[in-house]
Amino acid sequence: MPKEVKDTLNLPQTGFPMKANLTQKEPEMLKFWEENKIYEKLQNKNSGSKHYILHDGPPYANGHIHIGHALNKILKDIIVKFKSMQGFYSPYVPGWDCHGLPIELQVDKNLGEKKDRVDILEKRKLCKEYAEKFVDIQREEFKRLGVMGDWAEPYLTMSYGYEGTIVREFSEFVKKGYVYKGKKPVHWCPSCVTALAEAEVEYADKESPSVFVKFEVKSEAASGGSPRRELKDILPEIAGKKVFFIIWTTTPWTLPANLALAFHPDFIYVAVEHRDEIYIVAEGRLDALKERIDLNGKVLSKISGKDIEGVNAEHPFIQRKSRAVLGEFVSLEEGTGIVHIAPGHGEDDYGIGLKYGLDIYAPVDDKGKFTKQAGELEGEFVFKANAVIIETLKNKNALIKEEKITHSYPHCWRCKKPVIFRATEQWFISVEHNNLRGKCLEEIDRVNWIPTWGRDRIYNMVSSRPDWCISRQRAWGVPITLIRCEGCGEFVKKDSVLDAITKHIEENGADIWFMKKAEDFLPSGYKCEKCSSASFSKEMDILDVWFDSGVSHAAVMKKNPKLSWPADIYLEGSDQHRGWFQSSLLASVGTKGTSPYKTVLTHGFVMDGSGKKMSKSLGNVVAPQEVIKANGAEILRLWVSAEDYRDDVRISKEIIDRLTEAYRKIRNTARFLLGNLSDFDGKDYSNDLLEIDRWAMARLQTLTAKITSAYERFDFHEVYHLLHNFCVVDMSSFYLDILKDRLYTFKSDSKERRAAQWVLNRILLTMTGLMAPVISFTAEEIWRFIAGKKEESVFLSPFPKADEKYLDPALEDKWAKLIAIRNEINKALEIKRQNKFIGNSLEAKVILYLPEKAFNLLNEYKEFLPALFIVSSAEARQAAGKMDGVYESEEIKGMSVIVERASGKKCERCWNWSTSVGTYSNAAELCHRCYNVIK
RNA sequence: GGGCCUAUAGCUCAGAUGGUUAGAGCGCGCGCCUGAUAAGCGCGAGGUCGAUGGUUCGAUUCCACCUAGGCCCA
Repeated sequence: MPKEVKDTLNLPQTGFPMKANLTQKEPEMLKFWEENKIYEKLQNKNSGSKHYILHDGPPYANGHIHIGHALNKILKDIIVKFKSMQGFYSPYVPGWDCHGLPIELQVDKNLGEKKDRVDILEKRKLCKEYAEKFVDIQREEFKRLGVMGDWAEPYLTMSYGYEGTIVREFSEFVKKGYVYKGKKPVHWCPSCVTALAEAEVEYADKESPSVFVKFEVKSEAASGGSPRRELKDILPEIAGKKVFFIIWTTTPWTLPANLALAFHPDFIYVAVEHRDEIYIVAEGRLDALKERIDLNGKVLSKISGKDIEGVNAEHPFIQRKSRAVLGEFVSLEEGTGIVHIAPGHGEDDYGIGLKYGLDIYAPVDDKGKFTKQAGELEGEFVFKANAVIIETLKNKNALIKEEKITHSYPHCWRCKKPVIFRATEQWFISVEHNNLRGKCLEEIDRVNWIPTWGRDRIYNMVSSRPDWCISRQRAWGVPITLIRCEGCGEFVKKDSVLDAITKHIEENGADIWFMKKAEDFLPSGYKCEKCSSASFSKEMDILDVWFDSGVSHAAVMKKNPKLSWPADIYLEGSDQHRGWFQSSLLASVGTKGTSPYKTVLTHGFVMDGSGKKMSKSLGNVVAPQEVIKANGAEILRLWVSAEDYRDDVRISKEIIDRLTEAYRKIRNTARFLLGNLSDFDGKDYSNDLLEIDRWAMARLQTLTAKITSAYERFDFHEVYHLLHNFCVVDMSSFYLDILKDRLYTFKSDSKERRAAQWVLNRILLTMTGLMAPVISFTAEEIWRFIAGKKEESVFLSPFPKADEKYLDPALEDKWAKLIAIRNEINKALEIKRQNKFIGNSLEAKVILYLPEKAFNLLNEYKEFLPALFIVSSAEARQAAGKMDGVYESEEIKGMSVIVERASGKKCERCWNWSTSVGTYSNAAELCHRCYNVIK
């Protein structure tokens, strides 16, 4: 008999599997989206609507994607899907950054010894193939994450059209007068033989010599020079003695290029006796130097830094004067408070060189060897020359102390070798010309920065950044398409010539620059307008890749007819405040006057479980491919939404395990809903709702409103928490648990059961839509099981809207009180359960003693109380003073609970205990209620 | 060294214009159920709110400094 009784119940039925099996299912879902062109249909559907353009920052086409790429692309995908479901026209055109040193070096590595013999066009071809290979690899990896977009038509910075735009934008800068060629010390890698962008330099510890060097202060009269400032005039105490300025440096090899000594204008300098000589150092360094260089002599006199300006010293081993100059950058952190200045070998040095009109002197060639100008040192590699120079200093009695020091020093990002600062001929975009810097700063204040501190970060950077060095002495990139007159050295900057070159590149790609002669880019018979020479040469430097990606706003947003300008949002890691956000801003403001983006959202970096950065050496790297293999891309997507990306985010096995649990809960909640809707007829039962059903509907609307707002604020971790809490708290442990009795035991087509199903259906549809931007695979999988849905994909359905008809804060408040009472009953029941007095709560009958307010509230629900508390019988009474042996609530003052065994017998069908069980001769095991259902 | 940022239970996150025992979910522990079952339900234990000073009647919340961590720069 029991079996037959069970057959009369309406138990959940669904083919929707409990086990997600994501690793296997996800590829099937991807195939479904691709074959059925869901992304394309979504675009068509929204084609007439308001645009919401997220412009993709191009990842570098080298290597497999790492976890940071996954974070970035999934965040973008969540936004694009949310906006699209909301009805915005929001196409996503992904792109790749294809030119640049890393690829070229990889190709060089593959070429081995042949690298220097191979033709530039051949090398460029190999670079192109290399980039194409990784574009394909990364494209598949990005698609595997469930990211929707124009994957068939991405933008590549190496496509002809894009290269053409780079040249056109560069020409714009030339025409507007921003571009100049100058000598300037730049980071230079002697090993890679190239200038490096700031972004291409890494800091690492290096051991360097640390030397204190004497520069003798000599009287000018002896050399017969013009009347100059004489130290002995200022400091009469030192007359007749040998006086030295003392400097400290960790780069002795820059001493041959020394042209000056810098003093801080506000520091006090002291003349100290040292044996029979006098040393001059900053007063603030005296204590440290006493120990360091044994400077213990008597302080003879003091002088302000600004009074030393103009005094000349003698270079320790070259026949040359070294001038005393002033610099605010001089610090008392280390050294002597006097800084050796080589304008060709340092940034501050360069600045001061310009100010004092010093030569930007750098007698070092592109391989890091001294040139003829350096005399005896010619041919010596700079770092090796350190030893030679130290020896020379010793011989000249100019060396005070020599030590080794390990300090943070710039290294080449590719070859990892130490780099040098070296003045070279480079191309620059001036940030002062046309007030570019000022305009950028103004634009920064018009942009919405998320988080808000992004504004301060980029503002400070732009405020202090130097001119943009845009040239590179390399092969794999877009050439600086300028033509130089061999006669006078002037560059041809005529608009018509620049435009013709742009056209050439647009049609044939940048390779054409390397195939043809300079004259081929000029009108036939062209002669230099200045000197009438007919002999020309091409500039052979290429452009910084940051210029490539910086003009994506023009190459993609302006040119792709699907897109529009400016972008609504740029979204990248916070390192891009210096990188792409800045190069894009400069590139756009320089030529168009305004920012290319309205909003810039940044995320942090992915750290390991303890917040440390990932590195191969630490062995704490988490690869997205492995998470996908073990848990599925869906878990990665859930992870992205669960973490607060404003700060750095963490990933670890525990985090993934927790999320997998959370995922199961969400999935099972959906499964339960589906199971109980298998026989739903789809009709409207909204007029038959019980109050608890209206409560559930109210909660659902609140959830919808909160989640929508969270998406709009880009607070995706709130989406995750809200959704999960709704499943756990409101649904699983409360509403659905209570509903089981109605769903299972009531007549299948009863109004009460249908009303519940109607609500469940609404919950399922809404939840599925709400989760879709984040857990897309699962949302789509659920969607397939939903009966009577209209759209073939959840992404073609509109994003859920809160139905105001069901919003009911008063009802929610009222039920919050009921739930609080229910929680107290659970505590009382638990005590009895632990005592083995009851097992299942249906074995219990509860009698509640309540304070007046609570009593009045419960009195409204007399008939519903057993269902609400999931007990067989419940009765509320007015509190009647203190009683012994009953549960007294701590949370609700004056509430106590008596738990008794339910009277009667257990109904074999609904499991409730009732005195009516056994009263039916033809169905002795049933209660009154069940008897009436199945009679 | 400079700019910007972060630090609340094992994990992911809330929170307070400064004011009673700092919240949620997960995990964990102990049970119940076996009609969501590689599920479901209940109860419970976990936090000197990174450290130290200061302002205040009162600070985890404001300020300073420090420590740890991150991005960018030198």
